[in-house]
Amino acid sequence: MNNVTQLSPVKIRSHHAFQTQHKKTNSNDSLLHRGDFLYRMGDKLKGIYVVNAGAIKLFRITETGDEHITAFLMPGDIVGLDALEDGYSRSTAVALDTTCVSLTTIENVLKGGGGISSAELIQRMGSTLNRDNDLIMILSQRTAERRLAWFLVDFSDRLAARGISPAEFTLPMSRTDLAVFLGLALETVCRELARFRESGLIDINRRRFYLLDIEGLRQTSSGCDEIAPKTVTCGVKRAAAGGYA
Amino acid sequence: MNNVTQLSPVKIRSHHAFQTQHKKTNSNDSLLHRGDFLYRMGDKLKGIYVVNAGAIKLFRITETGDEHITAFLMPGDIVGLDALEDGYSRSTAVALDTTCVSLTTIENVLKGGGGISSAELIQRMGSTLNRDNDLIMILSQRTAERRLAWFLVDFSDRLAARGISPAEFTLPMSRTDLAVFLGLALETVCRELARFRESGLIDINRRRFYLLDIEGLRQTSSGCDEIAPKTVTCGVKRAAAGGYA
DNA sequence: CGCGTTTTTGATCTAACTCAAGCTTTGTGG
DNA sequence: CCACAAAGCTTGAGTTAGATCAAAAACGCG
Repeated sequence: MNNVTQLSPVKIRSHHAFQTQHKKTNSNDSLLHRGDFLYRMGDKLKGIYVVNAGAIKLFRITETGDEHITAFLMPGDIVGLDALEDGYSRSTAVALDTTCVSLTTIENVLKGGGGISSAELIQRMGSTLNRDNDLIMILSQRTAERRLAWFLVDFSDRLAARGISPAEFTLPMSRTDLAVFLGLALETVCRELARFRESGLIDINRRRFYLLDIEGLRQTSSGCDEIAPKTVTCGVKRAAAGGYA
Repeated sequence: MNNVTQLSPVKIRSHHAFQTQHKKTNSNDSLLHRGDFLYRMGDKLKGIYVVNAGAIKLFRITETGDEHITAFLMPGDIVGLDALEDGYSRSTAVALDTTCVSLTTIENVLKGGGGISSAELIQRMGSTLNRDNDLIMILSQRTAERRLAWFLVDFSDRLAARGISPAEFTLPMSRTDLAVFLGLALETVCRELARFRESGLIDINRRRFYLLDIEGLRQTSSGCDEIAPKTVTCGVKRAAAGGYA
């Protein structure tokens, strides 16, 4: 296939024309279809985008050629934060669905009067950092069960925050995407979902999900699942800075 | 031991008085000793801090009582970003060493004239987000070898960026901290370090590290290690948004 | 209606975890 | 100053969760 160091043309679904460009509805808004790129690793971004509708997948390609997904964004989320360090994006943003985004340039943010103020951007970035830290915590303890439960609960919470039914939804991404995002094998995702279904926590039909017991999922995701914690070690384990200089 | 939901008093090393408070050298600067907290989960922060000297460990306690370290900060780094969402910190910051920090309030950031401008803060946060994404990528592929190599190379690079010898340094944190940060078992960290030493990549004496072959470590961390990639799959594996709505 | 993609399920293998024990360094008190 | 305690580090043996390999079933599309 393509070589590793190559950033650009990545094979894309046959029935969609390959395009980084996208339809402009007005100066600041863009409409993307499934598979369209909003921007790619290395692109110089014009500013930050707010997702108005649809869904965006953010990912990077590693030196070994593996894709890794860093976030799934939904309406209200901001895209393009990864370019704020130096103007050049570190990741690729692709639409998972028909998606509408609107642009605000950094100049407008700093100047004020644009769509987003400095204070607001700082707050939103703080929120993104906190979410990333949540993800880091989930990824660093390696049980598939907790990762998946966390994902479902998190997705559900985000829907709820947007006034959308949190117990019944259609995921915009494939099982493979889910696996990549959670750092699991595709098969593990399927198996674990099957187990959730067997335990009556959820019901699934392809990408349609029904969360039957959100609290149960939340318990599972926090690890305070079931009865009696396996090893009584439910206390703070270590806290101070140990060691010597 | 202590209960989970309890935020506060966590046992601390015997010979240091327990204190969240810290010596004030002037209105904006604080001096902390090893084990002192700069702030804790849930505290309302007065602003953001720049580390002038020393080292800070940032961590959270999960519902299950496990500590998880989200970052190690060194001079020049900003602490307190986790409170920018709503003013309350999501994590605990503790000094690993004698550490000096200086405070800039958010009001001063937004108003300008303080130590840090809005534009600068936004850029620094962008940089932090990118670093977090690097960590996310490392954590989601579960080989201990790569995680550890990445850590060493990253630490070395950060030292180099500060004009400090990148090939010879003393880590401020324990093996346990390293393990927690990288999502590995303590024993795995030791073993993997031993393997690095045997391969001649590094030399170690307690917390004193000598990177003998930084490029080798970088290779290991990127996974493009050794000769011929195991499965020829060095191309872009998947790229487009798959599936159906 | 057949083909390609996605999802599911099964069997085996392995990297990392857990438990366990010994060793080293640092700090404490007689 | 030396012995002892405590914390940190290292190494060994056995177990296990999840990866990998393999194949089949479900669904969508032309």
